[in-house]
Amino acid sequence: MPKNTNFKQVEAKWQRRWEESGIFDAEPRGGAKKFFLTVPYPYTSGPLHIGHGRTNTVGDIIARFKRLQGYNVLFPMAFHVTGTPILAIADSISKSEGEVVKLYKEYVSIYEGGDAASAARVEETVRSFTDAARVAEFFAARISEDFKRMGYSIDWRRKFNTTEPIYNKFVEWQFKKLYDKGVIKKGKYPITFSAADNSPVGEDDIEEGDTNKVSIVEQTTVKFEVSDGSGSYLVAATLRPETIFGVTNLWVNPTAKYVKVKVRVRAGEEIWWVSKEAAEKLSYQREGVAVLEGETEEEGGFFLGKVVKVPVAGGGREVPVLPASFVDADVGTGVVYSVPAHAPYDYIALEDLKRSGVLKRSGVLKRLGVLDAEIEPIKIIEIEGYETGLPAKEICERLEIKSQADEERLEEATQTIYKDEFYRGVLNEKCGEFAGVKIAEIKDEVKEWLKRENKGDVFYETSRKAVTRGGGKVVVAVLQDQWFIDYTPSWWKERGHKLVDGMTFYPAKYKAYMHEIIDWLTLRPCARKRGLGTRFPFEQGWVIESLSDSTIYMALYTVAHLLRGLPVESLTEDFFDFVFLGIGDAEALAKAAGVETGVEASVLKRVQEEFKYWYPNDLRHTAPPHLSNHLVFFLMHHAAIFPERCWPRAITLNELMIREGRKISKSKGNVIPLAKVSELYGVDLFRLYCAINADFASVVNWREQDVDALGRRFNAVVELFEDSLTAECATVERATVERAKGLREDELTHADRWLLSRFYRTLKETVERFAAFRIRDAGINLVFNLMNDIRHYEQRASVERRKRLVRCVLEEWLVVLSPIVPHICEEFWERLRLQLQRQRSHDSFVSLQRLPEVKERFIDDRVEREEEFLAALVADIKEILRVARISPKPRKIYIYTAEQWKWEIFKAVKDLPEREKIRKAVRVRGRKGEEKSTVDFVKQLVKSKSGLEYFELVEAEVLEREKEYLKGEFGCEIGVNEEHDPLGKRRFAIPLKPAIFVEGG
RNA sequence: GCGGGGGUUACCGAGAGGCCAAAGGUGGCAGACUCAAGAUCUGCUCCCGAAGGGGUUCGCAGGUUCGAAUCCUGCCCCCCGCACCA
Repeated sequence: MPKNTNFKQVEAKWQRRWEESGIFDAEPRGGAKKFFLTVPYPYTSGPLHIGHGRTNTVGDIIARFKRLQGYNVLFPMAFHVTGTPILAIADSISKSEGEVVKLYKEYVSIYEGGDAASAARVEETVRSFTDAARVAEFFAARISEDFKRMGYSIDWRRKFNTTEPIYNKFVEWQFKKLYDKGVIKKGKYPITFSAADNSPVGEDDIEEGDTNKVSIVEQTTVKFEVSDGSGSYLVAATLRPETIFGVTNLWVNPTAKYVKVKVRVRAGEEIWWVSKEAAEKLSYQREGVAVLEGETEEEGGFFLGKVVKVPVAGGGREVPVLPASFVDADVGTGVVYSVPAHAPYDYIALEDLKRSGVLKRSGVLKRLGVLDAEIEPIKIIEIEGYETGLPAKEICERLEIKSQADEERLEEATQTIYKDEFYRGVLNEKCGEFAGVKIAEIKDEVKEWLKRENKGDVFYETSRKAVTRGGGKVVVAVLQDQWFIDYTPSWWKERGHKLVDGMTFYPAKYKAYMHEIIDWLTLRPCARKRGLGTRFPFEQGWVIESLSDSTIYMALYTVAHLLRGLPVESLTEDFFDFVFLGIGDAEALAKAAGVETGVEASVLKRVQEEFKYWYPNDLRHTAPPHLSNHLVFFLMHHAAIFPERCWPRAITLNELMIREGRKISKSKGNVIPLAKVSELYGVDLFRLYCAINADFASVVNWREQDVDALGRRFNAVVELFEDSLTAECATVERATVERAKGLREDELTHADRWLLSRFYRTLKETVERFAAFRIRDAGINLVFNLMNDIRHYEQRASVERRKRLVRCVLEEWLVVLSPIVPHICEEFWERLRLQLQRQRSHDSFVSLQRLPEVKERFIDDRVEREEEFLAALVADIKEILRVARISPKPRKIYIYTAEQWKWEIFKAVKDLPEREKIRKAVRVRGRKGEEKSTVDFVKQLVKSKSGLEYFELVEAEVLEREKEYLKGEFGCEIGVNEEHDPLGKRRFAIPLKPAIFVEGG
């Protein structure tokens, strides 16, 4: 910890001052360029952690930098409440579900902990969470505190949440616009559903739904007519409809229960046999499904020995129904068709049967007229790599699978064969019109054909067995009248592409990616039956879904604080049309609205003006996972609703944050709440780490070790600042910026000039990098590189001189550094101001400064080259001392600079290819008898790395000037170009690389 | 499988034809300071070297080039999306 700076106090002090002074409250300003930056609002279901901190911090850094560039910056924030998760939390807490209650007690304790009464307060708060609105309210309030504590320069006056009336009105307006464009549509849609709750379920409702996602899998059902004259069908479900041509039998589980259901199909009604479980699922997926009561429930054994018709190839082929233990009545229809040539399960089950002799004894084969023969697999897919015959057989042998009880390896075999056959397999001649086509290309066609021929249908299954947190079974239901947004119209896609073309993406690769996403977009459900949010305006009972309601809300920021003063009833479609699209006339609108609400035309104009001032959204900053959902909707909805001048200008994306090399997640137990950052690390250090540890395209790895190391660096910077403010330093020179610079230029030593040159060069680069969003490079420059230069300078000059010189550039340094570590910069800015108040008055906030002018005249190549020359020389001497083991101290060091003729040759050959150098050199020197030394020199020159780059320098002069420094550095006498040269080293000197002779002690 | 990103000297991580034995950081070693520890500073940290040099390195194997960590070809491996599955 630096001597005179308490980070926590500094943070609190400046956060208070920023808030009191309202300097980040953005108002339209005539003349000023505006910059409107947004970062997606946080979801208020719980506390944010440091991972969320990265994106928001980077957003703030950009906002602050843009202010320094002179923009009038609007950086607003709001809170996302819409959707089911918060509702699910409230439900769980209402039901006193232990885990959820415990988790939320933990969450609340982050904020409410710390004293004796806290337990009771936490208890009470969590109890209030039975009301979803309280959950959102509580966390919205805490998150905004967190953000303030992170030093974010947000205009909080414009905050809102996504369930409040102004937002509802706004979203309603958006949907009306989309509806008018004809893209809001209705259709069928499968969802995960809980029968027990008679309600759709999302990730948050499902047990372990967050860690082990449940998705919806589309299976194909195939109907096999039972050959008993009943006209009923055994209905098998499959993920591989293309294998229908290779069916040899059906499988049922002999111990499972099967029922007859009446099913309405296109042609009328049919009787299906499926497992009891499947019958229930079907009832959620189709209309007109009825289980036939009474006599129809049978165990699987009922079917054994029966024969069914395969519905392809004319429908004539008959196959037996056989028992298999691997069939799960609760997966699919509980009936599986068997393709032993290509499905490892089927192959092994058949082998099991053959081995046990059941098959022969059952007599079923006899009935089929295949006396004594066994059932033979039918191979229908040709694939390289499975040469010996049957793929299923081959892989079972390869994996040494012996029976259907070996489920683990059977799974593996199934996976492998699926992938191989899907991508490389080709249907063979047994597959009729589909023969000769790759599975990957034909699968869907077979599926469609089965449906078309009324031989097959669709059945949805969950990707794994799942239950809700309440214990209810999760099944797939098909909503018959789901509302969608249809992104397929070509006018829309074209506008979307055009919008993207006109934008900047950083990293740039995401631009092409976004074009692709737009092409892929099709239908997107946009309303749900439950959850918090805006009522769907076109049908009762639906709520607008949470990604669909947060697409163009940036527009609302521009006017949210103004809308608050208006009656909600006045926020009509006409109102928003006027404000956002400039449709209509303020007076007329005021008159129409004014009758009931009294909103004056001048107010309407003011609202419209503010929108027009701030829009478009100049930059949206977020993380890549948003690209294929939120961001594409953000862009497409702008493309649909707004005129081109209101289209977003840029998107920047930073990767996520991990901790100690691992993903940050609740289940890993490695979450650090954002609220703890100040206490554990300090906010400025956190911000610096976010800025410096990785560029946008890379993951930030939060490693304690690295954080500590950076903390030490940061402390060193702060101490450096402190040092330069000490009284001595100030009195020595009265080192005001003006006068120090005016250390009259003739007073500046070479080292002084060097440091100033380094500083201004760095400053210039830093600003360029900042402007290109290369925040990491900018930060590294400002902290690491400058500190290294200063350390070097200190050794060249002195600590005292360093303090004075740093003092000269401190002000400018603070300004450019302030976007990253604003608190400490404000603090030193103020200390400077207090120190200098008699000579100069500063503005009170570094946050409100402009980027310093780069003093080009201090950027001096010559000075830097001289210093490099010197540093290389010092390094060479050290190397010699080390290798020659001259210690402790040499008696004297002799330095010999290159003779003039060498410089002449150097200059003459510098740009020539190596082959020509020698010839040219000999010609330039032009003296007989000197050829050998000339050639030796050129050879040396070619070998020497430092000599390669030509730069004119009067070496002896520099050395004379720096003699004292060299003496100090090596603690001995230094001789420059003296006669004494016992080992004849002089002749090895080349330009910029003097020869050296060290006389040992 | 498709798309994207990678594999660099103990670790993290820059570098994208010559100025590269390769920034910076971490860790390690030695020294300075200190009663001591910590912090800080200095030096070293691929191998050899009693003179600033030489040798071998940037996933593997080839190639282009006067010259390759950097460009090309093939291969192996890892990560992330998506798809496909279960």
